[in-house]
Formats: sequence, C-alpha cells, structure tokens
Amino acid sequence: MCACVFKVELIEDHKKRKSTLVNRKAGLVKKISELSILCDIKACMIIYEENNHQIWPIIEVLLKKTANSYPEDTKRPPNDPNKVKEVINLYKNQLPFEGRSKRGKTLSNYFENDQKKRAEIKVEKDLPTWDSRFDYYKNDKKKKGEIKVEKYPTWDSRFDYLSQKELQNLAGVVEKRMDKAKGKIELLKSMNVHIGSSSLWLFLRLFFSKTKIKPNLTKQNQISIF
Amino acid sequence: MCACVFKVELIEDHKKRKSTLVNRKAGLVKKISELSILCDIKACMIIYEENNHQIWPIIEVLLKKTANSYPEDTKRPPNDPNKVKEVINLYKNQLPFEGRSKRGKTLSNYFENDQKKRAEIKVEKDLPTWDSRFDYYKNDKKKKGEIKVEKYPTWDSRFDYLSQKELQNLAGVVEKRMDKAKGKIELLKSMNVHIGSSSLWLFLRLFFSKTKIKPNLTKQNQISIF
DNA sequence: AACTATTTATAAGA
DNA sequence: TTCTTATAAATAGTT
Repeated sequence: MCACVFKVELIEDHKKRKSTLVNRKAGLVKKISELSILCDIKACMIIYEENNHQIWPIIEVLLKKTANSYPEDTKRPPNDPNKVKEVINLYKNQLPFEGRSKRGKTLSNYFENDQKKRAEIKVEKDLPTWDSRFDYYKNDKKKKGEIKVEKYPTWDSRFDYLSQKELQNLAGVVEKRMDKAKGKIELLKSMNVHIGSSSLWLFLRLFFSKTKIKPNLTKQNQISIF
Repeated sequence: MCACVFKVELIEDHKKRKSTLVNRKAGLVKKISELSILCDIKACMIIYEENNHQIWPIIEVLLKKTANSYPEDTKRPPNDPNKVKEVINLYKNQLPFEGRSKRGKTLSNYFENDQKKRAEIKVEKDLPTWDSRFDYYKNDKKKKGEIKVEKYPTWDSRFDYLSQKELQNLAGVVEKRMDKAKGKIELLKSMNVHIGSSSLWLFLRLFFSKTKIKPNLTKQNQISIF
C-alpha cells in the first residue's frame, strides 16, 4: 500500500553513508529524548561504531530541568556540556545501597560473597595513583568525612573532581586498557557495548586497580558521554 | 524559526501517554533498525519502563538477511519470532575467545585471575538443574563433543535448547532473582539497564549457579527480546 | 487497529 | 561541514 521510495540496504557510498549516519543519529537522539520526557521513562541508545561508541543515557529529570519544551531553533535536544556534572549527580543519587564498606566495591565483590573480605583489602591497597587529585582526596580529612555517606556504589566520589573532558579521557583509557588486557579483552568488548556512564566507575576501578597508567589518548578512542 | 506545535513535556493523561509510547517506540525501533542497515553499524536501544524493560539489540546481518527492503505494508521492521535463534547464533559467533577452559567462565573469572582454578570448579559443581534439558545436554556424548568448540564465552550452548518464549522466561527469572538477591540487588539493577542478550547468559549463570529455582513468571517481569 | 491531516525527518543539492 | 527545501515518513487525533 505504502509507496516506499528508498530501499533499506547498505549505503555503498562512503560520503553519503556518513552524512546519513550523522543526520539520522541526530534525529534518533532527539526522538529518544522526547520519548523519555513525554512518557516519563528512562531510555538509552547506543550507536556502536568501530572505535567510536556513542552512548546516550537519557535521564528524564535532567531534560525536564533544562527544557519544558525544546528550543525553537534546533533539531537536537538540549545538550549543554555544563550539565554533565548534573547527570553524574543524578546517577550518583539514583541508586542508594545498604553497604557497610566505606569504600566502593569491585565487581567481583558482588559476585563472590565468600571472598568479600579479601577483595576489600585488595581494593584498599590498589587505589589508583595516576591522578594526584585521588591522593588529595585520600589525604584530606574533610573529604574523608564524606566517604561515610558514600553509599552509592555506582559512582566514586573521587570522580567528582574530574571535568567532562577528563571523564571522556578516562573512558578512552578504559578502551585502551581493554585492547591490552589479554584474556579479558573479548568479554569486556562484549560488555563494552552496554557500558553506561553509571557503570563507568566499575570499569575504571577495575582497570586502574591493576596497573598504574596515565591517561594518554587518541581522539579516536574517546567515548562521548552526553 | 520552526513553528514547533507541541511542547515536549510529560503527557499527563495515562491513556494518551501509553499510546504515544507505543507509537513512538515502534517508530524508534524501525529507525534504529534502518540506521544499522543503512550505515553498517551495530546499534541498541533500551526503553526502561518499570517492570518492563525492552531491549532491542539490532544486528545488522540479521536484518539484511530478512529484508533487502522493508515489507510494503508495515511500519515496523521485520521481527519474525523464528529469527530469534538466528540472532542468538550471531551473538554466539560474534566473539571468538582464546580460552582454554571447555566450560564457560563466571564473571569473576575474568576479573580475578588468581582465583581462576577455584572458580572453575565452583561452576562445575553448581550446574543449574532446574531444567532437565540441561542434564540431557550434560549426559549426551554427542553433545559433549560440541563443548570442545565452545569458545564463545558470551553464550552457553545449553541455551540452544530453549525457545524464544523460554528465553524470555529466563530473562524474567533473572529479574526476579535480582529482586531477591540481597546485597547484589542495587548493583544489578543499575547494570540491568545495560544488559543485552549477549550478556544474558552471564547473568543467568550467575543467578542459577547459587540456587536451584524453577522459572515461575508473571507476564510483567518479562524482558522482550527482539 | 486503521485512517488521515499535519508535523517532522531527511536526502540531495548548494 | 552547514543550510535549504522538496519529499518521504512519523504520528496525534480520531474513528
């Protein structure tokens, strides 16, 4: 009945394919953002390109705050870089946890209860040292007090000190580590598709707890967090 | 410039909100499917409603097989239930792994190398027994032979015996377990948002390795896998 | 579910 | 890239 005009098949022409991707991606981001507001749901879209995974966690509260309606002059949903911290705090406050430990836990902590004690000690010992702000945090009495109320295992307070750019860099480092950590690589790649920024700290912790490396990125390896 | 007619804000009316959700969701699924074909990318959209998370992993190869172009008479992309197995096999073959173990590994295996041996024994002992087909698989010599080439840790061959419906049910059980597993619940909830079907087995394994429970579901708890 | 008036997305060209 | 615009497609309102 409908007179479909274009065939849904691979666009062979590189240039055309790229522009289609850019255009439609923008459209999708807009639509999924709209949907999350209109229907009060959380939604997430992941475009998984080689070396360039883009992740849009759509947090309805954030979008409600920034826009009762869209700005009149743009196709895209509000995407103010200064709001990233706000998203982070939303994530941070989203998932209260009745844990006893003052420190965050490693992933394996949750899955291997009988090894809980050992793992906690391990984390304590292997605190990442690649960024001096981490040490600052560790040594500052006032800040230490805040650890007590850190009951949100999906975010690590130390990351509060990092800017959006730095967070993107961290994400990039995670990717790099993924390409190097022999044996873990394939699993992590498969999980990589599904990493939202709320899970990010788990992976950061995971990778930095083993080796001390400094962020050193190519643009290509960055994950964009919106 | 543009004469936006409708405000992007919460739809208060329940009925209207529901229909908008259904309509737009269908549109989004179609569009993200199109994009993955047109631009040869993997993409994934997750609509996260309370007790009803819908996950669409879009595998470009699958869609290419089923449609060079969309059927003329529908808004939605091809979504043949019989193709689910095909998706599963795509996932299964997607992530070759150079592991030595014939068994799949637990999540903690990957993260805690120094405890590899112990964990493998653990898994061996705690094989899920809630479905007799698992035992069949375990005891059948011919099938056993196939374990040898099971080098894809993101899928467990035993799940090959399950239908789409049963897989949905399993997903439902996982959700149920999530609501019961004290201490793990909050982390898993946060990760839940990001679970694609390729990660599903990890969670199934995780939850069934501890307790022996039978699938017993409410419709509400099902995750739909398309 | 189906229809259709209207809005919105987007492909192609500048 | 960005912008323009003709056309296709999505969808809100209605049946």
